Amino acid sequence: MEEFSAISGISRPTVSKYFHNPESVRKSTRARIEEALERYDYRPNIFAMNQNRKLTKNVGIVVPLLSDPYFAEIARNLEQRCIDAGYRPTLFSAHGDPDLEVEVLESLRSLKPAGVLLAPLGRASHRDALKKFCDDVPTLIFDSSVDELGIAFVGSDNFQFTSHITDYLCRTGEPPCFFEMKTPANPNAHRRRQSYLDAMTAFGHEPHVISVEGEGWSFEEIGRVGGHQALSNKQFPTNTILCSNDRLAIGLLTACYEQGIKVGRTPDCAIRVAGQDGHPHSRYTCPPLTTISHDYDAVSKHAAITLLAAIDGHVEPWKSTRLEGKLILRDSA
Amino acid sequence: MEEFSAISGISRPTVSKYFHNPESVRKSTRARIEEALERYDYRPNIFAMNQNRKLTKNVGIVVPLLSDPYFAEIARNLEQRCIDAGYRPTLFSAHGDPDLEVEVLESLRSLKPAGVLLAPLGRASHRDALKKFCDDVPTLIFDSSVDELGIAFVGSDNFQFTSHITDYLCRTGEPPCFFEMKTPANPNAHRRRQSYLDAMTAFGHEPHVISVEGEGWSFEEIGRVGGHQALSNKQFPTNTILCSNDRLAIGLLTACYEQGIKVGRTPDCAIRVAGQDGHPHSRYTCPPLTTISHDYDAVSKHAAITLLAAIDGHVEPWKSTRLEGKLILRDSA
DNA sequence: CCAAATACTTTACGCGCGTAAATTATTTGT
DNA sequence: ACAAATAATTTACGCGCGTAAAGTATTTGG
Repeated sequence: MEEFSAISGISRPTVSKYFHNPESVRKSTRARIEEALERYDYRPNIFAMNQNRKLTKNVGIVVPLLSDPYFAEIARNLEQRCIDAGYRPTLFSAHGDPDLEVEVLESLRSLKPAGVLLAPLGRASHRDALKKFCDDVPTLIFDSSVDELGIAFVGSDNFQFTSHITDYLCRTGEPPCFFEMKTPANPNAHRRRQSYLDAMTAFGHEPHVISVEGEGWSFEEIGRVGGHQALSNKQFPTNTILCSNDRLAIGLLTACYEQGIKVGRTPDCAIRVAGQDGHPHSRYTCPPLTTISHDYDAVSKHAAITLLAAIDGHVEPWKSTRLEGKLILRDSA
Repeated sequence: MEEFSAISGISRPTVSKYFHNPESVRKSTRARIEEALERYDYRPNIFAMNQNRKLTKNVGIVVPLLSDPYFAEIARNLEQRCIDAGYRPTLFSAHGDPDLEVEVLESLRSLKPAGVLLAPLGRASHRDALKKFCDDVPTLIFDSSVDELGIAFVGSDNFQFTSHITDYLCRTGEPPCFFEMKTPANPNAHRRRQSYLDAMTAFGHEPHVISVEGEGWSFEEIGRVGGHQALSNKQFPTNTILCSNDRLAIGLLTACYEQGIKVGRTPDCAIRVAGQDGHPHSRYTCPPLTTISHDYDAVSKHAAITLLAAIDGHVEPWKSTRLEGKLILRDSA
């Protein structure tokens, strides 16, 4: 920057000011800097910039598992919103590992972020480490809530999700049983099970929950293997299966296919399968998956706006916002 | 660090040395530092660390599209290998946008990376910007090659991919036609088409290429829409369709389902569909997709090893390594 | 026990930039 | 044209650490 300021004929502090905000310098100097910029393509070092700044424009985005297109999609959405608001997002994934999650947060500190958008791993997260981080850095929790951490929580209304799609399934055929992982990684899963139980009771039907074994994040495989077992053992008491999430449903669809069981809502089909999440892939399963979708746009918009407002000093008491999902009617149920 | 060194009773330079490599200090001082570390959980600022270091341990990983599980998977694999080798990987995605790709590389410079693993967007990439970057930073190109940039290229042998699966399809049924995007984003697509043409000629069959319209990275949708058109217009001259990649095949499977066309290799099926890539999702389509898979492990291993060797000074002339794929036999073809 | 080797401490400077304070130059309003 | 307002410059220090050099303490080998 020293060299560049000499070349442009403008003092270094003014050049520094220019890069912070080009509008903050006189038009004539801006022109001189930009003219010099064309001859010498200089760019300030982002990390040195943030070294001694009171308020950085850095925003950290942390998701539990980037190889899940759901998180990849919502992360991309959040990134774009941050950029549009003039912030510099950096994306991190915990890769499903609680230790790595803590590690990521620690290295995030070095970035001196103005704020962080964090989707915790959930059940497996190291609570105390998360809390410590949230105490130091303005953090908005999204997707799955952990206690009342951070400045706010934004996610989907899992109770509405499950009761709504359960309602739909009951109205259009046999009441559904509920297909889930025995030890889900995500706390939302518990809400969904509870909501299923509540909804079934409210509608006057008897609930049935089929919980399958399986650890980790390979939900499709867990759904497939668990599906095979449940199908073979005739554990599904009705012809309609509501899955705790879309990835599990995708695995179950595969199991059905492999057993020659036709899935769909037409009379020639043996069972109906529905998912929950509106996973990017759910449109392309065979049959396309009926599901209840997160309002990706609304969740990420609300999350970004809330965090950026907090960064700008609009402090408000902790608040949980849960947005409704939209039923997506396709052919699987 | 100053404060912490005072607390631990060890001088700051020694503490600095400790964090660079704990083994490099005497056992007794190490013990004192680690004891102090338990009372005061201090962690050095990663970005300040790299500020004045000759050789950093940073490695940048850049992929064209993180929401594609294929790239997410290979990126995770690469990350792990870098960590295991004692490096600090940072992941970036160009989100399918050539301008963002350049932007990402620019901000990567600030990280002063020891090296970069770059999977370029391909056709759309800004060649000159990539070249400039590769001239300054040791960069290994993977997945899709752009000129002879960087220190080396590591990817899959697309010619082997397509000729191998074409061979398989010819041996087991009608010779395949080839289903692809008219203007593919990725240069590998051209190799695959050419390889298909070559292979068919070599086997004594007439090749047929069906190119569908569509821009961008929504391959499944492009495959689905293009598939519908091709099916309706009876453009598939044989009952066997080899798709240029798995995502296109997934979309085509959906189109087939929506038209009531049964896909598979049994006599009751109307057509066979095969993909290429070994996409993480290909196992769970209905029917599960026969495909030829990248050797994820071998590619990422070779890429990481080659880059890290180059970082360690093992300079070799530019070299292209293309690894063979493995045929994955499933039910779709 | 002593000399050599090794590890540590002190001191000092550098990385690439932000930023505050005091001066000086330029623009603006009238 | 002149004072007031605004913008740029100069100077200086700071961020959180790496690292080199010279000196001091500790360990090692015989």
